Amino acid sequence: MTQKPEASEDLRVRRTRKLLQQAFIELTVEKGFAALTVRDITERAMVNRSTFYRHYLDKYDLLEEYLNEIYELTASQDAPGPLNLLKHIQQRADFYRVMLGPKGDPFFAQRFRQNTEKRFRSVSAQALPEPETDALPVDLRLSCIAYAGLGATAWWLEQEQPCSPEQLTDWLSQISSAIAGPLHKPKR
Amino acid sequence: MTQKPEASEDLRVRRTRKLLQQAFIELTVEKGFAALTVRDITERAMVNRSTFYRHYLDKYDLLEEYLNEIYELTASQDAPGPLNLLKHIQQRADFYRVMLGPKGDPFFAQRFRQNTEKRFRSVSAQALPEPETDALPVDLRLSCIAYAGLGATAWWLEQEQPCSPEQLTDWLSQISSAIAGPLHKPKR
Amino acid sequence: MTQKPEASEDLRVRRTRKLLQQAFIELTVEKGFAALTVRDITERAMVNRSTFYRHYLDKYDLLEEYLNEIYELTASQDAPGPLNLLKHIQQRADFYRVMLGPKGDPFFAQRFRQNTEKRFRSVSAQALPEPETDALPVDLRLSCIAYAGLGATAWWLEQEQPCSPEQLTDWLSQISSAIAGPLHKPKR
Amino acid sequence: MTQKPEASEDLRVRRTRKLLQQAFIELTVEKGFAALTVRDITERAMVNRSTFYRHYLDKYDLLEEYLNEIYELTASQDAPGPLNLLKHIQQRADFYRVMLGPKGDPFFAQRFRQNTEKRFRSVSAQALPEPETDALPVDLRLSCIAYAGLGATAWWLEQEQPCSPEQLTDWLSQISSAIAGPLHKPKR
DNA sequence: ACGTAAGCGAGACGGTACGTCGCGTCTTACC
DNA sequence: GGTAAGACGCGACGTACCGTCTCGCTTACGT
Repeated sequence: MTQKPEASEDLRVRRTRKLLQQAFIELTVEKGFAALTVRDITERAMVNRSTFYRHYLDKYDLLEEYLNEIYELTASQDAPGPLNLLKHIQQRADFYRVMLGPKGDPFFAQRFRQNTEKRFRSVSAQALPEPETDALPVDLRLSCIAYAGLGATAWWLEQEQPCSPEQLTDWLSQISSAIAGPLHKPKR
Repeated sequence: MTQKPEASEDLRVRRTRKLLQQAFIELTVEKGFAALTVRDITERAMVNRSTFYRHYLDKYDLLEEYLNEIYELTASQDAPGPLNLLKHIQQRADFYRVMLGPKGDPFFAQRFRQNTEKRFRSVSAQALPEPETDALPVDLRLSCIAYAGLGATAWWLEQEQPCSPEQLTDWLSQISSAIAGPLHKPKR
Repeated sequence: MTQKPEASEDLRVRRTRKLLQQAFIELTVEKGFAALTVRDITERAMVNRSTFYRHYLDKYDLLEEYLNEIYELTASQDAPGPLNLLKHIQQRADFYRVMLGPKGDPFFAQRFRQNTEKRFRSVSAQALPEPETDALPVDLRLSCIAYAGLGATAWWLEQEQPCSPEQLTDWLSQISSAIAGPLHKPKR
Repeated sequence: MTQKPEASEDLRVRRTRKLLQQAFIELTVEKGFAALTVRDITERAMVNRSTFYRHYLDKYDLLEEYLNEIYELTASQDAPGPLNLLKHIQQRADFYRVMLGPKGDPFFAQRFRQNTEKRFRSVSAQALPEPETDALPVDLRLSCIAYAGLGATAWWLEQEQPCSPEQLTDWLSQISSAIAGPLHKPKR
């Protein structure tokens, strides 16, 4: 974003930013991120359009800020692997459903994929076998694991969270292991 | 698209549509689908802008037509599962790399996911075990398989196709089996 | 017009031109000349648009042809002064009302003025006094007479012809005489 | 116009509107109102095209504003009858010459006629005789007077104002009287 | 009467102007 | 200093007409 929302700021500033962010989230859920305009956001937030630009470069900048807040919330925790992520997604399910769907944004999707991959990579790294010549490439496995995680998340979102995050985390770890595991070994 | 390009049409029409489609593909690769404008396309194609609108509603309509052509080419073949798809992607690697990346389009990505899912579903359906009570839901497995396929494809595209489509298909079938397979059983 | 409709032409040609002219007149009355488009005319005439251009340069050309036909009808007669003109206008009152009104055309109005002036000039020329130094300029009187004729015609058209052409001609000659007459003389 | 240019507005607004109006007048004189495009006007005024639409609906709206300004200037004065109007026209002779000519606009001509008629009606109303049965209808006389006034103005404009407005006003009043006067009486 | 050249329908195409929308920058005045 | 209000330049959008053109079909005309 244009300027870090350093600790304690002017009260009006905090109020404005909050109004904008709320409007942004609401509207993203309602009509999709792609179709959003800055005017939409400011009208909903009852803030002048030029004020928006004093705080953000554009709607992507606002999204960025939101993601950073999310990141700080989820990163600084203890639970292992994707559990925190899932818990967080559970709360903002509507938002994620839209952002990852056809009315969302490819930048966001990309970023979310990378984020997912990072989390899964740390989890499954130790489980991966030493690279063998004729076996599946490690990178391929990792990519598949990360995307399988995405797939599970997508399924979870579409079904309106049919199970607890813990349950899904467990299932996911099984799937990860299956992919990372001793594939191709049996052939020996 | 606005009108089906029924069989053999006016020669000029075929020429115009082809020029537009080529320009569209080139420019998508060069600067991304999201940043494309109709004017960009028509200038590259050396076609008047108003002529564009005589054939397509907008750039999405043009994309749609392209996808339909692709679909017809890949659907009517014999090879099983995703092999045809991979072969096809191999030829348009640049295009897919962009469209599925951050400069692509979420609608396209969605559609591609669904297409992928359909192909994998048919392949792995028979491999799926009967639904057990405490095992992973079938839909979850399917979603993971489809996304793992996507992940493999993404890896393949990013690495600039480090292996043959046949090789990747083989690896993918292994991964599919691993996900579809008797997970949770070992716990017994 | 593009080509003189020389005497006897191809039957199809005559038919097409007639259809176009009729449609043109109807539509001019209905929605005004200014708002007319070539497409309007050809659709009403049930003639292909490109056929229009085979016969006329544009809608002005079509108008031109119509005026020429009118001219030939009214010019080659015996009655003196503006009587013939008024009789003719009486028949096409709707058309003239529109063409001379706010939805008409300034070119047409100009032409009509000149035509009117020519007719009145011949009538009142002999009645004009010899140019005196301090009297009204002859040209001024003529212009006023011509425009007064226009005004009478406009009044006639607006009121939906409240009197016979002959009656109006008589009144007009009185007015012409009054303007042309011995103005300023009384001062002597 | 879209919005009244209430009293004192934003300086930039006044500047923009003025530039547009000047460009409009210049170009109208140069190439005629009919052939004017919005782009012509904005390029001459060195103003962005979309800014034009922020102030006016179209070129007719701009014309309207100009006419209103003119009206306010000429209406609120003391001199009797058409003298003010003639004085005003004298200053914008080029503009009026074009607007009333073949490259002008029929709406404008209509409006100008009505305006002229209004002014002459007030002047000559008292001079008109009581309506007699067989005499010229009052409305006809009025229309002729108004148009004669137009004719005089046209003559004045075409000749590049060969006399003073006062002189023309005098002549016009003579003509008006002649038309309004005791016509038809002599026949008795 | 009949073959043929024309008139014609259909519609693609390049052009130009339109009026609208969203963006990001800016200035001014208020509080 | 933050904000409201809103003018402005910029540039893409999709639409509407224009006038030109090519391509076959059909139809009235000339021999």
